Amino acid sequence: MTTATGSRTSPDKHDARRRALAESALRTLGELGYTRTSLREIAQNSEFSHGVVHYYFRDKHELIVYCVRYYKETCVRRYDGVVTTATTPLELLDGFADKLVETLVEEAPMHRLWYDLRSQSMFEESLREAVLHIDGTLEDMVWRVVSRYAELCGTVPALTPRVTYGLVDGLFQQALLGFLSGRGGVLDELRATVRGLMPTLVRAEA
Amino acid sequence: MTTATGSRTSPDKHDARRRALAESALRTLGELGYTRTSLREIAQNSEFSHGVVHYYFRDKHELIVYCVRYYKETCVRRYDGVVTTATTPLELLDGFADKLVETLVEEAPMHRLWYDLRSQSMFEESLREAVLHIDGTLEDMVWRVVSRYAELCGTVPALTPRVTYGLVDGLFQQALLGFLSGRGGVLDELRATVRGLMPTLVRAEA
DNA sequence: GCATTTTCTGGACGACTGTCAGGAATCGGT
DNA sequence: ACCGATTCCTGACAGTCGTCCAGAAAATGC
Repeated sequence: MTTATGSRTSPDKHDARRRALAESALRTLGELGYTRTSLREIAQNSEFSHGVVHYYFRDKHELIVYCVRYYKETCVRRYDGVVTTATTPLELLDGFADKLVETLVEEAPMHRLWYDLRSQSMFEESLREAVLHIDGTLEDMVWRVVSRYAELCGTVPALTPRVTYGLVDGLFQQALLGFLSGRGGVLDELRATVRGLMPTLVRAEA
Repeated sequence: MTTATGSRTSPDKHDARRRALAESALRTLGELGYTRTSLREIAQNSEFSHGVVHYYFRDKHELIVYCVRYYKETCVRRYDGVVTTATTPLELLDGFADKLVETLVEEAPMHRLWYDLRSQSMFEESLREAVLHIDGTLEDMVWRVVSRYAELCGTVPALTPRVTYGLVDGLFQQALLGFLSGRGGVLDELRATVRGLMPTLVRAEA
């Protein structure tokens, strides 16, 4: 108790445990959603017991916020590669649209979980801070893409970051619901729409 | 039992009761959201007992879908007045933007309930049919506005109904979250954004 | 008035929830 | 090898949920 850390095991171990738990929990959450997921269900789909969840996280609330934060942390870097490597507007456009469609398909459960959480935050004020923060990082993510696209076009974005994000997010959410509903052609439609929309998000070239 | 109707009381009475129950339930649902609202809570905030809810609705699922359907039925006619009375593009533009902001403020609980339900439908397939149908009516609603606006401009819409709705809905949802979070300036921003966006939703005049 | 149907009440049931006290396992220091 | 402290986990608790139901109350037709 006299050591600086105050504990025998390193805090790294503790954090690693939290991350492992979060990763397992994310699978269940993505499958069942915010409310239908119980701590027991999370524990059952993992190697841990349901009590240990409460040992590492104060309550269900903290666990879920941690999970989504953890996921989105890597999520917002998804387009950084395309942004830095693209040398022409079209290249960036295709890369962005493709990756958008790709993540929609491959990580659909994660995305619907995010929208679920954001909807819940409209009712539960305790969720709002985390949601608004994540929303901000997503806004930045989109902004990096659009402003780089504008740069490659030799112009500047036409709208504010907020509005730009709002538009793209609306389309993405719509496509996600369509995809989950098994509606055909949704993916190509999203790709085409984004490609068509992007030029209108930047100022007309001089 | 030999009559054509098969019952003594008219089915109108039955439907009227369902509507009354739905209206009461909507208040609670708008306040607490889909999952945190229990049938007991709904009953408590009404003049009925919690058993009568199950008498008029098979289960919670049917009640909530009925409620949101019932609300959206009147919701989708909100802009019809503006659409028919406006004689200039600007008039329609202002009328639409104003009404959009008005309903966001005055019926915020209803709107967040709708987004809640739509998010839930990404997980529960049983909700999907109702959600997709409502989404379609909202798409039509937006389309009526935009195509009339195009007409007044002497042109035609530039995008598909789906995409047009996706864009507007994304902005609205973003503004709703901002409004509920107490972020200032959200209303004026929405109004200004819609006014600026609308011209880009129709083809440039010849 | 009675008989029948509709409407409503409020309690009971089983399943499930988040939570946590207290025991088991593990570990570092000696 | 042993002990006390720390870490981890199990079982049980109190509460809530949707649902169902037996029967009271009210409405209706004759």
